[in-house]
Amino acid sequence: MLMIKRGFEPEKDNWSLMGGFLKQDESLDDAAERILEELTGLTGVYMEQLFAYGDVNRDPIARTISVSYYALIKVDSYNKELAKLHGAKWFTVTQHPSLIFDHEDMVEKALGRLRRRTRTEPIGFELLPEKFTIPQLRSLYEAINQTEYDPRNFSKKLHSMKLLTKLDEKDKSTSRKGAYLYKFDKNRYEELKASGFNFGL
Amino acid sequence: MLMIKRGFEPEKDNWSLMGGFLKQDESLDDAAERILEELTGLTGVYMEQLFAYGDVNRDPIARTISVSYYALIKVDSYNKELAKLHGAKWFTVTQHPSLIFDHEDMVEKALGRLRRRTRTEPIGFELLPEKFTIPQLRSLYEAINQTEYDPRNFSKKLHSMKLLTKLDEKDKSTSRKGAYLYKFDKNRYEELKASGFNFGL
DNA sequence: GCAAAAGTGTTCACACTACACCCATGC
DNA sequence: GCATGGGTGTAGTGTGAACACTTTTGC
Repeated sequence: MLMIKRGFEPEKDNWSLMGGFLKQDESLDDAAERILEELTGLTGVYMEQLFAYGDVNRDPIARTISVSYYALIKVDSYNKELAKLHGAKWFTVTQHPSLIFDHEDMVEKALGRLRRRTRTEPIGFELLPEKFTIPQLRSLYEAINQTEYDPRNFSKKLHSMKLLTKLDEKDKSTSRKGAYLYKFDKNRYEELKASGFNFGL
Repeated sequence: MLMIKRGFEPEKDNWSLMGGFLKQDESLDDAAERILEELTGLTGVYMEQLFAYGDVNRDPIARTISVSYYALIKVDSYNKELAKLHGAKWFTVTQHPSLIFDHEDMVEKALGRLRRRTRTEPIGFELLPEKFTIPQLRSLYEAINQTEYDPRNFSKKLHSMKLLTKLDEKDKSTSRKGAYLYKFDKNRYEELKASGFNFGL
């Protein structure tokens, strides 16, 4: 997860999720996209509204309603200069500094939503580069769901969906043998979705 | 679903979901409960936040952010006087007049959420009286999920969960033979939930 | 006695789980 | 040649789906 050191009071210099204020002429979705772009330079990434927070005293200075969103970002494809400028830093979900206000709850909700989503939609692919290996995909799902998958069962199920196109390339960065690279077959996915389909890994 | 005839412009006299304005000193949850009580007299019912709507022109008169909630109400246990006073009326989900603004989308989201919830939590019981029969429960789930369940499989699964307490009473209002009444065993449910449990019907 | 809904058991297919060995390669 | 991670098949088990007949009782 990408977090920032808050630049103003209250809670200045403590860790926080990235956020900003809604403008008069923009929708909630637009605001979320704008704020993500300002901090990471990214556009067009997977993003979803989570929950509206409205407790009266959640911000000690002013009455504030926050609408939380979560986005899925490929770790290596954001603008590091922008992130540095805002004091942003990556942490693992299992080990991160404590967060201000109710942001901890936002993280909980985001994780829960992400886990449920991965059971019905193949959004895991949003977090991987265009070409990826099966072991990469597997360890991503293991991180999301904090569990381990049997390599044989995992690839069996994956192949039975026929959602991946095998390439003639190998990724040799993690083993001597090398693992085949695959691409996500978007057309095939649209077909399957249209005919009512469940993506459970 | 319970809908009201809107009493003010814009869209005066058209059908709408019930709504109201957030006060300075109340949380979103508090506001939702207050508004439900004002219109139906009900308190302490199952209620859940759904989604925040923030498109710039969704209300043609003023910039408005709406946070939608859905509640589960036992059809026969609300205050009919209050409802009448506000011009409220019940409709079935499959046949209702068209709704103002983005309220149609709110209904879609509520239905989707309700369907997903019934797979992991026994919230269907929130919609039934304290004592109910298996056929009643079954037809409720058939209405929620717009499908039909095999009576044998349905009650088999239900009994295997051991969440219901069979009473020595019968409900004879729908058949000559009469159907046994059951109660939901809340203690048993808490036990099961604590030990990680999935309620799929 | 008949109509109408309630109640109940068995079989089959498929999906999920568990599990162990060979392969390719760089060093 | 050996260490390291990648890749694959099978057998057993449990869960979900399909399916038909008997029971009760008010009229």
